[in-house]
Amino acid sequence: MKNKIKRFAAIKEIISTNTVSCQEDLLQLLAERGFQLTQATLSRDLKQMKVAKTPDVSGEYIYKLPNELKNSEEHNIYLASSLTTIDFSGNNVVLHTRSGYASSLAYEIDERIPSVIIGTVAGEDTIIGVIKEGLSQKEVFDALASFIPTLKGRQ
Amino acid sequence: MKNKIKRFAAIKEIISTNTVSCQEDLLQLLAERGFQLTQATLSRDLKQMKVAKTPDVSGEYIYKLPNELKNSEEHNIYLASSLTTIDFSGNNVVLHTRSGYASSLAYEIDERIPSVIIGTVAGEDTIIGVIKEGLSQKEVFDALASFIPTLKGRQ
DNA sequence: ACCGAATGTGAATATTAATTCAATTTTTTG
DNA sequence: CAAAAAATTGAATTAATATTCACATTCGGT
Repeated sequence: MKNKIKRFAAIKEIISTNTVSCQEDLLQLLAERGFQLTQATLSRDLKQMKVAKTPDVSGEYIYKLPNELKNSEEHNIYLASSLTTIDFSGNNVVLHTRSGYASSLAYEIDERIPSVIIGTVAGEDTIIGVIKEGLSQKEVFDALASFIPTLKGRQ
Repeated sequence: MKNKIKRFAAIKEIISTNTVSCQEDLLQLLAERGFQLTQATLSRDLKQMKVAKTPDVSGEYIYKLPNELKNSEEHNIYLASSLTTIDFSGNNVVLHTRSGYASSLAYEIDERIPSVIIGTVAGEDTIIGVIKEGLSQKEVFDALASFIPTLKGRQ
């Protein structure tokens, strides 16, 4: 459903920019943005999105996005410009970047989608990534595309 | 109290090696190891330790340690051997390492204690870290010592 | 367009987790 | 060492969150 997608985006936006400590509060913030749903649905949404409830530095509980959903525009632009090719072979993915950019892109991959690509090694302009057992190449591609805009639509 | 310290260690050990999905289960595992406590106390322990409850890849809920409490023996040995000096100045900490090791140690610091050292820059053998406002040098030292064995006892 | 399967949802409920309150122990300080 | 302050804890409670069940909607494949 279309609404669910938008709602996920809204949840992501809200908890990455606000301090939310319980689902009731989040429900309220969603309502302000025009999303009407119950706590039951929200609980399910958060589970699907793998949002964690964690004690904060401040001592209170807050909801946190998993690394895979974290995002930052500037970074995306940077990453987008550094990637040149992507290929799959068996449970490996091979990425090529502009010279010198491999390790920083590898770093981002390690940070963002550790449950999809379980490890990487980076040279100067090449990254070899090992794909988690059982995942399809498409799933990996999509996970990468989630934070590398130039990949969107491609493949 | 002595028991609490040991209990924290036990909790850390249990949830880093087991899949625990609720406090009752964890209580049970603690009981097996000789720790007798109630759910109320456990809830407080987890809050203090900043243990997050997060949806797992598998779809179930699991408790996860914050990065600052994660650990790995091999890594520790590696880190221990790479660090040579540590000094403080105002809200900065300066670490020296064997040549070439600065960025990997800086990476670990960024990963493990982001709420203590809010940022680092690393050269070839030097790391400059910026300490979070309000923290004492001792607190920072202890946070570093928590994953760099050679620091334990020192200072 | 129709059917069956899969997905999405709310109301109610069950489960899980956090906190209050009171009592106790430990630590600090004069 | 005594008194005060701080920390620790359990029982009971409240609060928060997950799930069950029933129904509705959407999707995929004829």
